[in-house]
Amino acid sequence: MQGDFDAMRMSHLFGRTLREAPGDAELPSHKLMLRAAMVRPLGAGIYSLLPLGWSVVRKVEQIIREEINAIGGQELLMPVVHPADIWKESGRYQQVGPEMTRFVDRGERDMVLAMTHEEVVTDLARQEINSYRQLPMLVYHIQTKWRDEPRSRGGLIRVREFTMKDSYSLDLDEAGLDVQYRNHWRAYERIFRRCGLAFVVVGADTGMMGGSASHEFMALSDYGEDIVLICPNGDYAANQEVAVFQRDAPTAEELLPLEDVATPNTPTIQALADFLNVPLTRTAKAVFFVGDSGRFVFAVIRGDLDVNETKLRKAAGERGLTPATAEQIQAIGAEAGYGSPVGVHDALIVVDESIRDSPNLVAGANKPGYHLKNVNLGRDYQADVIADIASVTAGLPCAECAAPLTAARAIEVGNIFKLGTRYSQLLGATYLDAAGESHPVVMGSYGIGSGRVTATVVEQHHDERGIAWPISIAPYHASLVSIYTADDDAPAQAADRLYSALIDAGVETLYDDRPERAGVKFNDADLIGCPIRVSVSARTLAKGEAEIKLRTERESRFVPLEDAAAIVRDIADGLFAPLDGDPPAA
RNA sequence: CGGGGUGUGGCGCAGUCGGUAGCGCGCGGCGUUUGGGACGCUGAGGUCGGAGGUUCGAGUCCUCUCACCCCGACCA
Repeated sequence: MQGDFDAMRMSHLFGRTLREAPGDAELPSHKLMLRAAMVRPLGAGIYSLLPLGWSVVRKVEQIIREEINAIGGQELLMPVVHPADIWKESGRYQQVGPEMTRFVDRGERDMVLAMTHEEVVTDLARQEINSYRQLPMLVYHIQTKWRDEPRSRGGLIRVREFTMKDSYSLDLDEAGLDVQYRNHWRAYERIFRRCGLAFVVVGADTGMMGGSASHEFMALSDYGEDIVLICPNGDYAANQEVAVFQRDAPTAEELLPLEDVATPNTPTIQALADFLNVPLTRTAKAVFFVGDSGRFVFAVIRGDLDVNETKLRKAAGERGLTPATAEQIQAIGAEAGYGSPVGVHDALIVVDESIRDSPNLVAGANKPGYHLKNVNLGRDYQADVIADIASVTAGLPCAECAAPLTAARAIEVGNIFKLGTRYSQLLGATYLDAAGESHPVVMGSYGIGSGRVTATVVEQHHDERGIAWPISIAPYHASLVSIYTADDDAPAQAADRLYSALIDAGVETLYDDRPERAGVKFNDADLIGCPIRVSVSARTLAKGEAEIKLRTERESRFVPLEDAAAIVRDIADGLFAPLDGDPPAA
């Protein structure tokens, strides 16, 4: 059985548990997986999976496989090293920044390390798909990706080399894509439920992938990098990057004449409101950026709201935004702290909807210590773009039901994208319809990071003693602990027999047969986190018993030694039952 | 890329005013122990991240550099 994932003697296990976590680990999942001998770092954001960790990840991947197969997915495997040509064809070779690693091979050909596989799957599609008769199709693989993140952080949650299940749907039309999109949505819900993850599904930004729709599967966690806004009535959930809220009704008011007002020492909107004793909603805030194109982007929003850079970037048509410097601000005729769009030049004026609907606001006068009263869009300045550029925060009203939204940190464990025809058009992946006309294949792409799922499960399932795996992805169903001394190895022999019985009963068992003291073995069992612990000692043996304890429970029970394997099997089955992927009963 | 921090034995750390490197855990041997990380004796293990410099002498001071961590920017 040595080397088998179904059973393992700890005396032979590669990897040692650590009493203390390395000092540079911060997240619970990172510390615990290091201490439990599941992962080891090789470099920043680069990890080896040790046998215990690999066992878990394999189970996560197997669950993914089963559920994607169940919606018609066909597994294949695409390369990690790509010729740059296909990335040039899609345009991403130019678009994507240094997070994509580029190199040249010995023949001086441009190559890249795969960040994702849209280009390759589209290349395959243009070779293999010719006719409408061949569609729809769904292919996927579980493959290494490399993304040279400017900063890998959060231990195992955000790494540079990682493994992802990515599937790609190929359809005749949008209707077909809708079907595959919904299929993935359901499959993902089943996958994460089977892994024991608590999650929410939110609307998301389409980012560098392009495409028309995207949802993210977010596992709630204090260590999440994303913020999700959730309606308490379940009417709405979205990533903060794209979240919207119910806007106030437009204010109907006579336009008053523009008026200069001295407002010394009011560089912040709050100071201004306090000084003039007006609510924040009657002020206009100016935020200054310079786009990647070099254009000055002048954002205007009502004083009670904040600018969402993701939305602003899209509204301005810029790939990136950098906060403007004081010199750049003065160059367009504005003044930091006292800025308004009135009278500025050489800037793209992007105005939030809140401004359009709010007359007679207080705004900067573009000179230090002065503001303007009764500033009005259209009369006093023109907007180049009017858009929703507001950042949604907790407490703002739900767009659907007006209930105050709540905000929570979350880890993105999966996402689904409607790509449409962006890649198929650029790479020429087309099919002929029944009338003999050519159309681009309509595509979707769907990702799950298996390692990130694993670490996220640890974030949600641990205590001060260690990990408490859901049985569906635990490295082993049971830890068998023998407690014996050199003088009396009868418990060890009994445990040996129980080990065999457990294996025969189909219980995946991690057998701690080491000649360690009870405390060491119990602590390691708690740390590694198999859901069931079975102990055999002189004490239990005297009564012909074994002790059974669940990782998540405090009390243990004693059962006849000869029945122990069957009982553990039953307990294991019982632990699997709620992890069957179906929605919990209401 | 900006800001901050840390690099000393496998892990966690100490090292004062510059004076020839130490503690705990872990590891090997022997003995005593044996149900929640035992105890005694003994032993192995470190060019103090790297390079240069100052100095009679550098873990310690200076310069450069590398790695890693945190915050931000960035990011399917």
